Amino acid sequence: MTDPAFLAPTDPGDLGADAPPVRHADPNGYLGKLNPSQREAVEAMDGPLLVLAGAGTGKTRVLTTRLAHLLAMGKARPWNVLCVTFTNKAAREMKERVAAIVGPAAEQVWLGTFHAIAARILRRHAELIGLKPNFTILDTDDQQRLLKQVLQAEEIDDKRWPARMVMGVIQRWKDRGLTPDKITTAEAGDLAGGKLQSVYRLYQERLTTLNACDFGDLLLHNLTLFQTRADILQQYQERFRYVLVDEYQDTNVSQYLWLRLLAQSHKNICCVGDDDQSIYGWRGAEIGNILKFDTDFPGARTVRLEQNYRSTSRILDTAGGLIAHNEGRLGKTLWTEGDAGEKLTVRGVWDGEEEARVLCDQVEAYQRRGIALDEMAVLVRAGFQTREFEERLITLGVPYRVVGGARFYERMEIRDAVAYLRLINQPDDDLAFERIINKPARGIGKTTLQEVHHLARNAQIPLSTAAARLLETDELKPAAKRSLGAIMEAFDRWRLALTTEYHADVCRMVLDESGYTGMLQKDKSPEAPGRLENLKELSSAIEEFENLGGFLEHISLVMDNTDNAAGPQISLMTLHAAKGLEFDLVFLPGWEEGLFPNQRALDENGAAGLEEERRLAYVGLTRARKLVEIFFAANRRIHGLWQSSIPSRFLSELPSEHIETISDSGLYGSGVHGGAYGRNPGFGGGETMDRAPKFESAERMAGPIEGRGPGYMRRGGGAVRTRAPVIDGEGYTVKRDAPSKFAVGDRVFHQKFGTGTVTSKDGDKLEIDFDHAGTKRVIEQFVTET
DNA sequence: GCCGAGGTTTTTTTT
DNA sequence: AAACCTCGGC
Repeated sequence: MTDPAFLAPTDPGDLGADAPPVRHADPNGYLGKLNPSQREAVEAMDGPLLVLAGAGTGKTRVLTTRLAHLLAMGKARPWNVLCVTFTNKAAREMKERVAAIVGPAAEQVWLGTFHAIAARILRRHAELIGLKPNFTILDTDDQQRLLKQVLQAEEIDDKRWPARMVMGVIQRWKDRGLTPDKITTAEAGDLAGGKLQSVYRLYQERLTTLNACDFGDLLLHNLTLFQTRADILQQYQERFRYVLVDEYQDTNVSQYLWLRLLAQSHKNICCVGDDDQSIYGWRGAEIGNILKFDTDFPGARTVRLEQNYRSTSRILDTAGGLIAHNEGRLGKTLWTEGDAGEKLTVRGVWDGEEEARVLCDQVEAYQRRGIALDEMAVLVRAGFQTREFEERLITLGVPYRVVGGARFYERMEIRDAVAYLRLINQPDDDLAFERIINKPARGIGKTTLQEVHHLARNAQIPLSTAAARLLETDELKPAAKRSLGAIMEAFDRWRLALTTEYHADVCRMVLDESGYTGMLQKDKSPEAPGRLENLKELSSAIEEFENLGGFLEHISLVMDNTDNAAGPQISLMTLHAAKGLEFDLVFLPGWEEGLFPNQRALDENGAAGLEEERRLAYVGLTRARKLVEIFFAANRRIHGLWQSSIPSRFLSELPSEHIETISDSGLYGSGVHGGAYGRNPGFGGGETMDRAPKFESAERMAGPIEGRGPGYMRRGGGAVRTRAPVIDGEGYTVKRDAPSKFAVGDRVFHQKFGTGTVTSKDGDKLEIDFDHAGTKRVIEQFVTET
C-alpha cells in the first residue's frame, strides 16, 4: 500500500529508460470482449485521447483493458504507467481488475487517487517545500479548527465569516491551483475586507509549522514542486510514459495542471469521463476541463462510447431527452440492443409523508414481483430526505441501509485514538496535542494549557516542545506539572516502544496506558460499548500496515466506509453518492422546484447551477437497469415550515412517450404531462388542506424561484462590522524574541509570583528570587521589567 | 468540567 | 422540527 513502485526491486527508479520487451499478442483474449468503440479506445495507445464514456457503456472495462494492453504490448513497464481515480473505491476496483488480467505486475503500476499519488510524490520531496517527510494530512475537522485559530487571531467576525465558509473560499483557491501569493487583490477583494488573502497565507504558515498539510495542499505542493524544480518534474515526466485518468469531468484546475505537467513529455494521456455526469462543480470540479480537452491537448483524439449495457431503451431515451436541455455539452446519444422495457412512472402525492408511504408500498409490491431489495435504491437530492423513508421502512420492517454519512474514521473515539498515534508519529502535531492532552481528563486544565500555548506562541515552537520546556521550570502548579510531566513521559515511552515493539501492540499499549480505554469502560452511556468495539477494530486494522506512518496515511487518505451488510437491503442515498452504481429499480422522490432543482444551487450558480442539477437528474435516471419511479409532492415541510410546491421543471423535460403519469388520489397531475408540470401552480392548491396549512402558498405561487423564506433574506446592508484592528502582515505570530532582555540582578515582574530579582540564567530560563513567592525557575517570556 | 438554555442553521462530498 | 453550537451558570 505504501509505495510499491518505489520499493519494488524491479523498478529501476530512474527515468524508466530500459526498453520494455515488445509483444504483439492478446494472450488472454481480452480484446475480443470489447465492442468496436471500446476496442478503439483501448488500441489508440499513443497521443492524447479522450474517451467520452456515457453511463453504463463499459468505462471501467476500457480503462482496465487499456492498462493491461499497454503492459502486454510492451509499451510500458508497470511503473511507467500512472493511473488516477477520484475515489479509493474506484482505485481498488481497478487494481483488482487489472490484476485479474496481468497478474502481480499490477501492483507496480502507479494506480491510486489523485491525493494518494500526490502524497506519495510529496513525501519523497517534502523538504523542498518546507515539510518533513512524515508530515500529517489533516482531516476536515482539524483544518477547520486550525483556520478558526487564525481567524480569531486576525479578529475576523466569525458570525460574518464562519470558519466553514472561509475554508470553502480557501479550498476553491487551492482547487484552482492558487497559492497565497497568487491571490490578487481583485480575487480577495471584498471578502472580509480583503483580509482573506492574509488569512490564507497565515493558515498556510501554520500548516507548515505543524508539519502538516490539507487535502488541497497535496496537489498544490506538487505543483509548486514541479514548477520550481524542473529536474524533479522531468524525472516524473520520463517515468510516466502513459497516464490514465478516470472521471475526468470531475477534475479541478489544479488536478488538470498536475496532469498536464506530468504528461507533457510523452503526451500519452488518456482521460475517460462523461461531461453529462459532471456533478461536482460546487466543490471545484471544472467541467471546462473535459469540454476543452482537445484544445488543451493538441492532436487529441476523441472516442465516444455510446452503446449502453445497463438500461432499457426507454430509460436511456428519457435520460437523453432530459439532458438534451443542457447547452454546452459534447453530445452523446446512448443506445442499447436491449428491450424498450417498461415506461417510467411519475407520481404526484399530497405530501412527504404520503410520498414515503406510497414509495414504500411500491417497494413491497416489487419485492413480491421478485425484485430483490439489493436491487432497489431510493435516490434523493439531499440527505435529510432519507428520514421519512427510513421511518416508513422501519414501520414496515423492510431492511435498508443509508449509504454515505459518518465514516469510520470520523467517529470521535477513532479520531482521539488517531490523535494519540499522530502525536507519537509527529510531535509537532499541535492539533493532535490539543485534542488529547487532557482526554481522558488528567488534570491538565485550561490554565495549564494557556501557559503552554502562550510559550509556544511566543517562542514559535510546537506545543509538545513548549510543554517540555515548561516542565523544566516552576511555572506550573505542582499538580498540573505532575500530570503534564506524566503524559509527556508516557509519550516518550511510547515513541521508544515503537522502535522495538510491534506497532499494533504499541497502539493497544497507548490506548490502555493513556487511560482512554478505561475512560470508555467506565462510561455507561449506550454508545460506549460500540466505541470500544471500534477501537479494537482500529488496533487490528493497524496490523495490515508495515509501520505507523503507513497506517496514518491510510487513515487520512484511504479509509472507507465499512458497511457490513447482513442480508439484502434496499439502499437509500443521495444522487451524488449514487454515481457509478446501478440498480434494477430506482426510486427518485422529491422532484419539486426548490428541492430538485435545488434552490440554492440555482441562486448561487444560476444557469450553470441548473445544468448541474439537470446532470444530477440524468445521473439518477441512468442508475436504473429496468425500472424508474419518480415522485413529487404537492406539499412539503422543509425546516419545519409547510410549503406548497411545484413539480420540478425536469418532469416537463422528460419525453412523454416513455412516461406514465399516475395520480393515486385523482387530485393531482391529471393528464398534465408534458409541459404542464413546470407551469402549473394550481398543483397542491387544493382547498381542503387539513394536513398541510397553506400559509405560504400565495407567496410560492407568485414566484416559485424568487420566493425564498426569510432565512434567505440578506441581512441589512448596513452590516454591523466589528471594528477590525489593523494588523500588519505578521499577524498573531509575535515577533521573534529579542536575544535576551534580562541579566542577573534585574528586577522583574511575574503575573503570578509578583516582583523578584533574577539570581541566575540559563538561556531563556531564569531563576528568580521572588519577594513573596520564593525562588522559582521561570521562562523569560513570562516576566516583564519592572 | 458539566449541564442546560437559547440561538442558529439546514445541498450535494472525496480526499 | 430537529440538530447543532455557544455561552453562562453551577
